Amino acid sequence: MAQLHADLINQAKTTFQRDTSQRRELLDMLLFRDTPFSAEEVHKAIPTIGRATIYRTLAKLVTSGLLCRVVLENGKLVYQSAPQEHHHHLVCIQCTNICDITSCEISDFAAKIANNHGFSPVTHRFEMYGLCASCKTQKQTPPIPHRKVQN
Amino acid sequence: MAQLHADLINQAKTTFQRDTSQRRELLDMLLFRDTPFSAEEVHKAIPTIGRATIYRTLAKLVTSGLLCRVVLENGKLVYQSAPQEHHHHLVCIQCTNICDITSCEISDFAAKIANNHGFSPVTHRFEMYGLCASCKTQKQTPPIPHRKVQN
DNA sequence: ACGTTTATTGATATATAGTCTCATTAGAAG
DNA sequence: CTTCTAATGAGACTATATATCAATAAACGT
Repeated sequence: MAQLHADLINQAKTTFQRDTSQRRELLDMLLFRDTPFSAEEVHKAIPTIGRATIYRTLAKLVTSGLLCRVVLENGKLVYQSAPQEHHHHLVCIQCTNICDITSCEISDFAAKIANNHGFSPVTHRFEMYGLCASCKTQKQTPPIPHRKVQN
Repeated sequence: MAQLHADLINQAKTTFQRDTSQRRELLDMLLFRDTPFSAEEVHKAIPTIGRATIYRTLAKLVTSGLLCRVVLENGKLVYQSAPQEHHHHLVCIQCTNICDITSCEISDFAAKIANNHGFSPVTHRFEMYGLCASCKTQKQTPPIPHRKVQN
């Protein structure tokens, strides 16, 4: 983990051209979280850093591969530390926790479909939405994840 | 198709308690479209109907199963006439055209993975990104499809 | 037809998520 | 120490969506 830590920090260094205190603070907070977070959550957690900086930094970390963006079923965007390879997500629609599926057995399937359509696949995205193990046990109204308020 | 038409209209009738001109206009516009649409597009198309009414009506049509909501890769919500079955997309990263994959052979695979994680799947998304047949022939630099504006 | 009930509407205010602008700040290199 | 410019942040702005509530008008019984 210490090695991974160092790798990430190195990669972060090459992502930006200058080393600023704001960025250090953000990286410390973001890169090693094990739970996903939204941009606004980060902004509330570190209100001393401007909103624009937070959004900009998140976007750069995504394009450089240090974070990945996940679109939740309700359309909300969250970010996740992304030290992993290509992988997929199990997104709990109750507690919004995200579990990674590290092995991707879809590639072959994807290639076949793509080929049928004359399509050259570059990447793909597969996400499952449902109830995680713990939310399943706590009987909850099994929610169709629609909009929050619904007259 | 005429029968389906009548079925949908009947279902719509039971969804609401009163028959209003606004609703008729909305239903005429929405129920038989073959392309997805956003709430704001509807509002622009029929500006004489209040925004609140449009959102309320869309929400009711979703909960009653006449429309389905789709979360796009960028987090935007669109609606789709519900008789469309569960399906997936081939998204061209060059021309942004979307091709539907009507058969879903992923469900079994998804169920297996979910089970391994104690997860109760509700739905899933699978989207492939790459070059469509026509863009493939015109050699272009394949862009990474991240957020639109990026400093 | 007519009045009553109340579902529905819409103007407006508010909320939320995110982007843009641009003057200012401050790394980093020479 | 100076210079260059990446980076920041206050705040305006856009887009999307929800909440409020008085006014409107379906539908029903008479």
